[in-house]
Amino acid sequence: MSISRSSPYASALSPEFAISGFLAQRPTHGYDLYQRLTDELGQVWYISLSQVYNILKRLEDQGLILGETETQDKLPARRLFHLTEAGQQRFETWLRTPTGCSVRAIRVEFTTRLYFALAREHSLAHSLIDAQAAAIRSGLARLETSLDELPAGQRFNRLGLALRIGQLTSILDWLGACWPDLGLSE
Amino acid sequence: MSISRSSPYASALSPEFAISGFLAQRPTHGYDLYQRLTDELGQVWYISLSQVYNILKRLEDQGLILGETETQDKLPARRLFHLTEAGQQRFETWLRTPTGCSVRAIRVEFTTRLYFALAREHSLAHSLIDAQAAAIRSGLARLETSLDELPAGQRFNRLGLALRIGQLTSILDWLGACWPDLGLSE
DNA sequence: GGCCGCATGTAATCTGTTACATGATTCT
DNA sequence: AGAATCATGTAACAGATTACATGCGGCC
Repeated sequence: MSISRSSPYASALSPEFAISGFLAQRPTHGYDLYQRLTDELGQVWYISLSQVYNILKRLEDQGLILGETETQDKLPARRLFHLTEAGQQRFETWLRTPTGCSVRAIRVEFTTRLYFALAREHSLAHSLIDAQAAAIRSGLARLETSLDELPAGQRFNRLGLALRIGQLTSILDWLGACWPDLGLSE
Repeated sequence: MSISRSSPYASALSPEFAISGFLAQRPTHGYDLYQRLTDELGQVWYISLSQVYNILKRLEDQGLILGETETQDKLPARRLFHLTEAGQQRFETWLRTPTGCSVRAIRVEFTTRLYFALAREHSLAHSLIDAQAAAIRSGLARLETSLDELPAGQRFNRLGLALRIGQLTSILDWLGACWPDLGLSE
C-alpha cells in the first residue's frame, strides 16, 4: 500500500515557496513576481522568467493558486494570481517548518523563509533564527563525531567532512550576526 | 545557426566525471563504481546504484565509454567498461578545467577533481589548489565590492551576500589547510 | 527605425529520484 | 531459512534550463 502524497519529492528547495510567499502578501501576476524575486531575493534565487510561469502553471494545476485575467488599456492583459485556501495553508506550514542542515538548504530555503517571516512578524523571524542555530549546532556535533570516527586513512572523506564543518560553522556565525545586521535589536 | 554540442548543459556538477575518473584509472563495472563512489567519495557524492547505471548508459550512448560483457563462474556476469579515446580526452580536459566560484561547485566538483588529480600526480593537485584559491580570492573581492555597492535598504540581499562571503572565506581557509591535512608537505 | 519594458506562454531536453524487477551465491 | 552481497537494469515522474514564439507601447 502506498501513501498518496501531493508532492512525492522534497521540493522545499524549489522557488515555488518564494512565489507562494509573495502571493501570500498580495495577489499579483507572473512578471511582477519575477521582478520581486530578482530585486528582493536576487542573491538567493536565480531563476528565469520562463520558470516563474512554469511554476505558476504547476501551482495552478495543483489547485494552490488561482489566476484571473485582468485587462488593462495601453498595456497587455495580465493574470492576477492569488493563493487558494489550500495554497495558503501549505505556505503557512512551510513557513514554520524547520530547514534541514545541508548548506544549500540553509542558504536558499532558510533565507527565504526568514524573509517572509520577517515581513510578517519579527517574533516569528526571531524564533526561526534560534531554532535554526540549534539545528545547526546539533548537526555540527554529529559531523564532528563522524570526523572523529573516520579512520585516518580515509583522507578524502575526512577532507570533505572538514569542509562541511567549516561551512556550517560559518553559517552559525552568520546566524549570530544576522539579527543585528537586519537592524533589529533584542 | 546553432552550434551542436554533445552536452548542451553544464553538467560539471554531475557525477559522470567522477565515474569517468575511476574508469580512467582502470576499467571496471557498474557495481564496483558505485562502491568506490560511496567508499572513497561518500562525503562528496550521494547517489543511488540506479543512477550509476543510468550514467553509464548515457556515457555509452555518447560514445565516451564502451562496455564488454564478462562472464564469471559462480558470480553473475558483469560489464567491464573502459573509456574510449573521446571519453579519455573529455576527462583529461575536465581534470584541468578550473572550477567556478559557487559554493556547491567547489564542494562537489573541485573536491572530486582534487581527488583524481592527487591520485595522478601531486604536482597537478598542488597547482589545482593554488588556482582554486586564486579564483576564490578574486570571487570574494567581487562579492565584497557588490556588498559595498548594495544600498543599505537592500537588507536581504546584503544578508545573502554576507552569507556567501562567509562561505567562500571558510572555503579559502579549508583550501589553505587541505594540503597539510592530506599529509603532504611542501 | 530599433531597442527596451511590459506581458504571456509552449516545447524540447536533460538530469535526478524513486520505484520496480530479477536472480545466483554466500554467510549466519 | 533468511539476509546480505554481487550484479544488472527499466520505467515513471518531477523539476530545471534553454530555446522558441508573440505582440504592443514608448522612448531616443
